[in-house]
Amino acid sequence: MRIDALDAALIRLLTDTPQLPVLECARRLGVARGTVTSRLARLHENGVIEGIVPRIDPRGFGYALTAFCQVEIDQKVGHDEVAEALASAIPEVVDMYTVTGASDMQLRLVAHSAEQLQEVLDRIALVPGVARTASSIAMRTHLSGRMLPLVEHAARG
Amino acid sequence: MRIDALDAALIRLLTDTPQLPVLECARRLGVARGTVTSRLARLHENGVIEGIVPRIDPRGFGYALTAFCQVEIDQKVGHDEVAEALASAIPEVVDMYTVTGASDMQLRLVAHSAEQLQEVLDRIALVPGVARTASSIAMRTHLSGRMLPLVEHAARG
DNA sequence: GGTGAAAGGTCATTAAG
DNA sequence: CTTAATGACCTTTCACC
Repeated sequence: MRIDALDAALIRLLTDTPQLPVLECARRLGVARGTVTSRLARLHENGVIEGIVPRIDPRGFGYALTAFCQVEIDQKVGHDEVAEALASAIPEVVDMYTVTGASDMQLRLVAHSAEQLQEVLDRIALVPGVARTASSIAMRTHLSGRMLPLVEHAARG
Repeated sequence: MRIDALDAALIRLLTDTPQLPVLECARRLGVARGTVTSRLARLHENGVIEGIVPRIDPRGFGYALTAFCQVEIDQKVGHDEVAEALASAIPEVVDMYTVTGASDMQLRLVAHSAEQLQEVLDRIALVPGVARTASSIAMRTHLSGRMLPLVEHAARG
């Protein structure tokens, strides 16, 4: 769908001020309540807003470390099969993609510490179909799921 | 902070049924309303729940492609400087980490198409301090920001 | 438990494409 | 003429004290 400046402003407002009442959104944006309601409905219908969900920070309960892991898959095993096995066996996997290039899958992991990360990587290596892994540790998180500039860029373009 | 089964159940409930009223949460969990309120306050204070925010899906407004980009930085330029420049110049960058290993930074990008991705990569290459990039395209997204199994694992362990 | 407030629904009117 | 926004009504429901 096409997005305009009002949609972008609404998304920014709800991102900056979570759970802001619809009525208050309408006041701050200088539009009627029904407008905000219908815009939100449209954004939901078109899948722009997947849902209003609690944003969980794993650091809040001890998972201070983020790491990336490139996985090579045994060619004889299906990707989906391995993906399914990894997803169910390793709760520390928060992102998982099948990618082009040297490796077959790209994971993002969290762990308590470097030592516990090693233990997680060991568990990954044991999953049937996983041939090889290469990993790197995130020293610093500059951006994580930053969407607002993109939304505003799309609203302009 | 330490998380128990009730916290995990509450987070799962709010994830499955966003914006569920506190009273209804209490009823479904079989606890008093005050318990839910205080648990939520604790989870917020300790940064476990950053906020109840709209989850934006860039595919909803035309960004169908996800890609990863490993960036090598010119050693003479500071990481933070390059990070700042990338963040402000390229709205298509949704994640950005400084990482250990062969490359210096790990990005996640979105784009409309393969051709537009190339254009984004060109813009990244032009950012001062960026020495080299290597990229791969996500063929499939298996998991994206999956937190619940981790929360429940933390509640048990 | 009571109260103030907001959500959600509907509708007629108005504006703009 | 069609789509969208507006402001006003209403009732139910929740959050807070």
